[in-house]
Amino acid sequence: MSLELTPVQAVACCSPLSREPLSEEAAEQASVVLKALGDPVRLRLMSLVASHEGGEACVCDLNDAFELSQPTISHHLKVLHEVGLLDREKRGVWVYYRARAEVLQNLASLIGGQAA
Amino acid sequence: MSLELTPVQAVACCSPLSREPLSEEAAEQASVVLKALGDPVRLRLMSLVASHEGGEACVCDLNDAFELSQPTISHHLKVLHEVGLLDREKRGVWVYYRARAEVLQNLASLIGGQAA
DNA sequence: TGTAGATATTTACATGTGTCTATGTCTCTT
DNA sequence: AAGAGACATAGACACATGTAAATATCTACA
Repeated sequence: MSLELTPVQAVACCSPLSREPLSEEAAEQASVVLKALGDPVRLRLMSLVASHEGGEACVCDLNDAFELSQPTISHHLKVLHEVGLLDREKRGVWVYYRARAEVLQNLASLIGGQAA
Repeated sequence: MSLELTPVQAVACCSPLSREPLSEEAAEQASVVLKALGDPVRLRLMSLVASHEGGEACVCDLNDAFELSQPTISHHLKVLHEVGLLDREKRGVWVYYRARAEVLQNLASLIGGQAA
């Protein structure tokens, strides 16, 4: 168990962008999460999972939504998972990804929030 | 005057991520704005400008905040300007960038918003 | 046990990106 | 008009990234 903050933990730590200048460290971490969402395929994947019933979706559902190879979708899901935007759970043969709503909330607060 | 939507206009058009799947077009446009924020230097620049008094800052102030060359800062400001996150105004010898707060708000709503 | 199906990993490659140096443009001042 | 300062642009280069084909791993079931 490392003492390092994961990117998503760091996102939750700060005042909104517009309130005070982001520290170098906070910017470094938050930008990792934003970069993960800064790809059209990953943004749609995130939206597909988050808007799916129960906030989770099977990879089998996701592959069909794109005209991309299965390894490519797998790669994008891995990126979203690694920055903490998606949780991953294997159930039998299938793998389910679940959107971490609180992470999206924290990110939204960082970008547009009024509060401290 | 083109009929194409700029990225920031497109960001304001949609339900939140988690409400319904983002359309391919909406994702394409929103991801451009998110990608612009997905760099630590640009994120800090955006924060510096947005949190500066009056919501605007002179390039001369911004250059000193980084250990990067002046052209590099200029390049990042251009990226933020091109996606519509920063307005640009020349006053005499100086150039002022102004944060577009409503764009940040719309983006925050897209990511974490509860409303339609 | 062996075969089929779902997902991940590896490898490779073309393209994109962040940075710098050098140079250009514009504006004020002398 | 000529020089100086603020900012932008152009060009170059190392490195990151999105994608696909081939392959591996894991699980269920016959």
